[in-house]
Amino acid sequence: MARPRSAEARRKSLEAAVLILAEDGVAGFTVEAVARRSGVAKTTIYRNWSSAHELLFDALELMIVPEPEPDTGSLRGDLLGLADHLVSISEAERRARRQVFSGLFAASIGDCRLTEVFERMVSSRCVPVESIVSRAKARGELSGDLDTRLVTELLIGPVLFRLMFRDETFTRPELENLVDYALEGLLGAQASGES
Amino acid sequence: MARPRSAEARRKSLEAAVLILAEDGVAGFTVEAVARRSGVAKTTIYRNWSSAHELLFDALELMIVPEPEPDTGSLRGDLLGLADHLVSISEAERRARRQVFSGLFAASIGDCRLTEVFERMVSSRCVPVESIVSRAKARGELSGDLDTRLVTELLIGPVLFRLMFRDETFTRPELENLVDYALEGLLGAQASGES
DNA sequence: CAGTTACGCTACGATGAAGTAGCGTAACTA
DNA sequence: TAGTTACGCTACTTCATCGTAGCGTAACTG
Repeated sequence: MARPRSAEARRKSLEAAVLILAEDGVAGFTVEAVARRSGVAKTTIYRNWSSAHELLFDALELMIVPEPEPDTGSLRGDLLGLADHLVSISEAERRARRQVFSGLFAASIGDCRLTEVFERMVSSRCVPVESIVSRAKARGELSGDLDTRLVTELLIGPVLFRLMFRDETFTRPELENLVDYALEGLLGAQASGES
Repeated sequence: MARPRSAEARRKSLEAAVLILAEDGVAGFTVEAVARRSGVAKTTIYRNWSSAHELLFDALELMIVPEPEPDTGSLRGDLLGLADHLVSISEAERRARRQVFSGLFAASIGDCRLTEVFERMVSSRCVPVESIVSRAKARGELSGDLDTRLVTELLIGPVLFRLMFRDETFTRPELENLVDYALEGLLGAQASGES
C-alpha cells in the first residue's frame, strides 16, 4: 500500500553482479562487492534476495547468452558461420566468459541448482550445433546413422578445449582447417595447415 | 644435530591432502582439513610448508598421473588403445579427477603458479595423443600437412567435453564411433551409431 | 497531506579459515 | 646418557564473508 520495491535497486544490483562475475568469476562474487560496485546498500540487496546464493543464480542466468544459429543451406556453410562468430568475439569477452565458466564449472559440483545453471550454459553452446547437424541430416548431407550427440561433441569439444583449457584463441584459417578435418576426416584431409 | 623432521608427518599430510582434493576439490582444501584427516597437527603442517598454498601445489603435483602411450603400429590401433584405457577408469576415479580438474581450472585463473600446474595437467593428456599423431605422420598414415596441434585438439576435445562439462562417460562403441568420425570424416562415415 | 515502508547507513554477531605462540613430551643424535 | 628439537595440543589473533538489527530519511500511495 505504500512505497514499492525499487526496480532501480534491483537492476543496479544485477548489473554490478554480472560485471563482477565477468571480472572475478564466481570466486570473487560477494554481496559486499556487489553493494560497493552497484551503490546499492548491502541490506537492500538482502531485501531483494534472500541470500547471496539467490543473487548469484539470477546473475548467472543473465550471463547465458544464446549463440547465433546460422542457416546457410549447407553444413560447411553453417559451421563456418559459427566460426565467423567465434572469431568476432573480443579477447576481453572471451576472458570474461572463461572466468564465469570455470568458476561455475567448479562450483556446480555438489550444488544441484548450480549444476542446472551450468548445464543450461553448456546446452546453450550445443543447441546451435545440434540444429546444424540435424538439418544436415534432414538434407541428406549427413548420414542419418550418425550419432548426433557424438557429432556435436566432436565439433564443439575441440573449440572449448582450446578456449577454456588452453586459454587461447583460434584464427579463422584454423577453424576452417578444423571444419575440414571433421568433415573430410583426418585420413582424407588435404589441409593447408602448418605442421 | 638433533631430532630430524619426520618424513612420516610429511607423507601423511600429503596423502590426506590428495584424498581431500579428490573428494572435495580445491575448494574443500584447508589446512585444518588436512590436519584432521592425516592426524598430523596443524602446526606441524606449517612447519613443513610455509603456507596452505605450498602444500596445495605439492599435492596437486602428485595428482598429475601420466597417461599410457599405446604404440600398436597403426593410428586407429593407438587411438583405440587410449579408448580402452578410458573405459577402464572407474566412476569414482573419474569423479575425483573432475573435482580436482574443475577446481584447479577455476583457481588457476589469476594465479601464475596454479596456471603452470594446470597447464601441466592438461599437457599430460595431450602428450600421448601428440605422440600418436606424430608417429602416424612419420609412418605416412597422416599427411604431414596436418596441424598436429589442431588434430590433437580434435581428438581430445570431444572426450574432455563429455567427461568434464557433461559429467558423463563413454561406452566403448561410442569411442569407436568417435575415432571413426575423426579418421573417416563425418561426410564419409558409415557409422553404426544410433541417431 | 498522512501513512506506510523501502532505502541507505552503521554496527553487530556468527562462522570459518589462515597463520602464530607457547608449552609439555618424546624422539632422535652425538 | 644428555642435549636438541620436532611433534601434538590448546589457544589465540586476524581477516573476510554472510547475514541481521536498528535508525533516520525520503519516496511513494491512497
